[in-house]
Amino acid sequence: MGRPPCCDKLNVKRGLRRCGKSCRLRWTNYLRPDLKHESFAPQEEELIIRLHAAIGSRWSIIAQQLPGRTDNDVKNYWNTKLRKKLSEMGIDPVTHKPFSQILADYGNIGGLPKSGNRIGSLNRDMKNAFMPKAEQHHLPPFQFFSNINSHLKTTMVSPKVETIQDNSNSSMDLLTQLQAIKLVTEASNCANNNHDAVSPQFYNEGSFPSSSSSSSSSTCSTAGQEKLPPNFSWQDFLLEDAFLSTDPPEQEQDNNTVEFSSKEITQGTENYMIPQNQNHKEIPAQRMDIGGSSYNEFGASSSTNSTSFVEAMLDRENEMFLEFPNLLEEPFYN
DNA sequence: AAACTTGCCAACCGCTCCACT
DNA sequence: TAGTGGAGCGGTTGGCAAGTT
Repeated sequence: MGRPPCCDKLNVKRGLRRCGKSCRLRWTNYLRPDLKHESFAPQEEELIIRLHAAIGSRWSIIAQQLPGRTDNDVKNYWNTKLRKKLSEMGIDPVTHKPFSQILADYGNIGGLPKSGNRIGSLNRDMKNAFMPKAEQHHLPPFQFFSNINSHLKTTMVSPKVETIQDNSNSSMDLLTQLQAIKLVTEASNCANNNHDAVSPQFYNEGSFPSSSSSSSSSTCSTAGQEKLPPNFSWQDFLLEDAFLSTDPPEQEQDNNTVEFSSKEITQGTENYMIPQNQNHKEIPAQRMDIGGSSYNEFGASSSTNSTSFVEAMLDRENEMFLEFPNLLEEPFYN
């Protein structure tokens, strides 16, 4: 199956058509006698989800907890089954957060979006989570989008960002990972005894819906938010950097822009969205306080100085959407 | 029945790490 | 200390089979 051997021209024995690396991979991933070839058991499935939530896409580490499974097995199973499964449950498989919360965070970060990219740049999993509802297929794009925003308004939570607690958490060191594995494995054992499908505390302190039938529901975490700085919004320090500074954008990119490596996020740091700039750590607490703020149609806070600008943009956007509803089609209607 | 789509999964790619010289 | 090669890793590809139109 798969591609022809990568090295059928160089350094391969005639007839085998495999280089040493190919042979090793085939042995470790397929031929090894201790490998299981049957489908994944529910317990294995559950453990994969838990470990992925804890340490991200460290497939080799995850596979070590599953005797007879290879990292390739686990990775494939995740990509083909589990990711979709989580998406259908309204959970972002990357962050293990409810999509509603992701959208809320995204709105706060982006506040400034280009229309076509606002949702379009969200991953396809999120699209899947929203689209399966048959009735949504028949909604005009703008109405459908408005429904999402209405949903956001009703489920709006403070973005769950442990972000600025400590920059030293920017990546989990090995010890932390091992501790996470141990924790998760122990928890898995407990859960197996209880026969609970998934215990919520391992989905970012409660972000996992308690019911498997919920989709992008209002069961966003509340427990996890208790660990947050109160009423913090990404927009508060992103917008000030992005719009209030007089520095050229290039310098912003270099010095202040908060960026997140996808690798950092997936490698066990999904709970720790880390600003790269140490200076963010020094932002006074009161700057983050947006208590009592209201949210506009797109979830942007209207309590900061920068929001008038944002609102103007969003108002203009709304006009554009009404005028050119097709602008929203691409992200959701392939 | 043919064309097309989708799901599965073995295998490839490119990168990093590490032991060895 | 620098260079080299093998091992290991995560992400991605593409052939095949089954399902759908």
